[in-house]
Amino acid sequence: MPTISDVAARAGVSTATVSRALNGKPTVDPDLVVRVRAAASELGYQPNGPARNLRRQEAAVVALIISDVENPFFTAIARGVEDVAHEVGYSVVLCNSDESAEKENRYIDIAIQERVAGVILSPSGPATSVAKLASRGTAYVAVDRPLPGQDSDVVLVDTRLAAREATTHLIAQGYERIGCITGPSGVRTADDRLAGYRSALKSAHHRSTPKLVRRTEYKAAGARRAALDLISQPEPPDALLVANSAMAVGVLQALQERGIRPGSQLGLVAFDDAPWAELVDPPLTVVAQPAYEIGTVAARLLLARIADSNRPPTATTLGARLIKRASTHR
Amino acid sequence: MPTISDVAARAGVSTATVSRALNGKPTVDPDLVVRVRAAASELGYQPNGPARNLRRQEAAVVALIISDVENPFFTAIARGVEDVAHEVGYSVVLCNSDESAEKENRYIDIAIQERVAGVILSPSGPATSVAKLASRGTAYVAVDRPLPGQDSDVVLVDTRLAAREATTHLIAQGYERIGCITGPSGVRTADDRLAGYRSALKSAHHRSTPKLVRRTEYKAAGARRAALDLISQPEPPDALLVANSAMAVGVLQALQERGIRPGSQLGLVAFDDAPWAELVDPPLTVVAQPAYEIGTVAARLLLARIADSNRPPTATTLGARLIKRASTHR
DNA sequence: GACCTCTGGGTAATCCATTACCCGACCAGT
DNA sequence: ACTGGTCGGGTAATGGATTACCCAGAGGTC
Repeated sequence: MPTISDVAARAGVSTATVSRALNGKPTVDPDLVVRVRAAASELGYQPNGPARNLRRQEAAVVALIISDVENPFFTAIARGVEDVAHEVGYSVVLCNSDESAEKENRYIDIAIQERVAGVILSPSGPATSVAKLASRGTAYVAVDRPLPGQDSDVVLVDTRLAAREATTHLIAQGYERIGCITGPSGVRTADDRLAGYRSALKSAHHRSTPKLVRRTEYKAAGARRAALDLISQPEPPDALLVANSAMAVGVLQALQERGIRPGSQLGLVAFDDAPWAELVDPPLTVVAQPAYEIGTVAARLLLARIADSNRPPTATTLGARLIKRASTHR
Repeated sequence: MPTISDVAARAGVSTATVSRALNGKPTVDPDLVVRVRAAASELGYQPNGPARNLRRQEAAVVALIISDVENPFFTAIARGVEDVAHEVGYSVVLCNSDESAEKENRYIDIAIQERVAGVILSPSGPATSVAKLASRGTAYVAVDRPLPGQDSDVVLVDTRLAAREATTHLIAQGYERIGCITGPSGVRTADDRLAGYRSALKSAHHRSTPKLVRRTEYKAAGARRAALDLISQPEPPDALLVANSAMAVGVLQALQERGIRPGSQLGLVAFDDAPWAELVDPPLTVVAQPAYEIGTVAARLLLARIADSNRPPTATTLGARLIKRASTHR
């Protein structure tokens, strides 16, 4: 593997000049730049990243730690982050924490060890070790969920309001026993969606009962069990608010098993406008979150923080949009 | 940020001993190991990754370059790779090449620069620059698609056979004008699926006509246009083989727009058993590829090659499974 | 007691790109 | 001709962990 010295020798200059030429420093004679470029490409020279990062004390890489690679909401965020980061020459590495605090911590440690320029993460829960990032001065931005007790840059969706609207829509459609399947307690989006749901019920003078609420992991299997459980009750719900699209899959499975048709028999709204949402029968009413935009905004915040670590923290809250389809039509 | 020297000073030993102790080398007095560990954790010491990688000439990281993060097929592969890699202490970074040869090359360059231990990739096309990996001696494994002209480790699915079976199934169900929407020419899976489709038609003495075949990007939008185009013809197809799940979304959209019901009016088989496939109406017949297993096998091959670069290359071909549902029922 | 072996652990070289610092050459001004 | 300034480019220090090499001291043998 050729090194900078090999290039220097071949071009008949010093290693310093090679470095300056290849990094586009203005103090190099254009003729030399040409010679250096030629030598580098003849040798197939690729700078040694670790050496460069060691010296620079930072890698032009941002780590994106998301809690579920299989969730289209998070992959859309990833796209947003990538598009912005690439524009300014940063690379993005994706890490999948799988909703596990342990994996998340592991990836945070790796990010610190590799001295990445910054981290964007969707914190899996309160046990997160982002404090390490803060104490080491690594720039970071939280997305989707705020960091408990941390005053950091964060990009959120007003998911409480969105849940309220979705629930109000169900009420307006004439549903009366509206249930909710949300994520684990302590996960902010899960708590907020539940709060929005309750607040809508209250405003409409519907009674809200724990019998119609279930909490489970943000995954299909748990939601399926929760849905089966809810609809097997003596007084089952006649509508459901479901907190993400993976869960919606589980709920739809459960309804299919029981032969319940969404819409007429059971109103259904889910968070996240997955590509398949309008293909199911009947098409699914959803709360579309601006995932791509979350990614772009988070990336820009991160870049700003990398550039100036003393900026005051910014919290950005984006709105979600209720897309009414037939699954909430009686 | 504390360095190894700080830890050494605090523990009252040399940096060499700290390094040996923290890396579990057996030649260190257990008492010292304890002291070093204590000092390290008191200081919150995290080894400097670039320095370590520079010295070791390799990072304990494998890069996984996939062509579409939003495709569940690839994210399932990612899970397989991660699970195996983590077991042996490697980290996985995911890179999204977005079916673009340019992005793929960019990520390959980054992988080389960062001196990752190995690369697993689904090559976007013939223009790939994996040759660079080979010439630098970086271990790599191709998944899903072979590398043209490269005799490398590769994990494939017998997708041609699978396409043949799927098409034969359509014929057996009594469909007569069977069409195919596949990926771009030159992408091996796209070509193979088309070949399998043609071979099934031939064996059944069905005529195969280019009028019933469309090629487009492996994405929903292109497939939607292709489907609209096909069904607008004077003699439209009465069944379709669709080459991946993103495309299936596009095709289903097109059918919905035209009010065509899959199954009775138009038989439909798609590659990839997406989580929503049985939720659409009617449930979608699919070719389920063993994506997770592709990931685990590829990771194991990669680890074996990292350990021994002279191993003869292995090609593993896994089978796919046709899951018959109502979308192929007349 | 002299000599050898073995073991744990220290010293310093090493990995490679970047960059602070310095120097020579050339030009302009007087 | 001499001074001062500018510009281009070279020399060598630097970043931090790993590890080759070496040495001190303990334990063993005759």
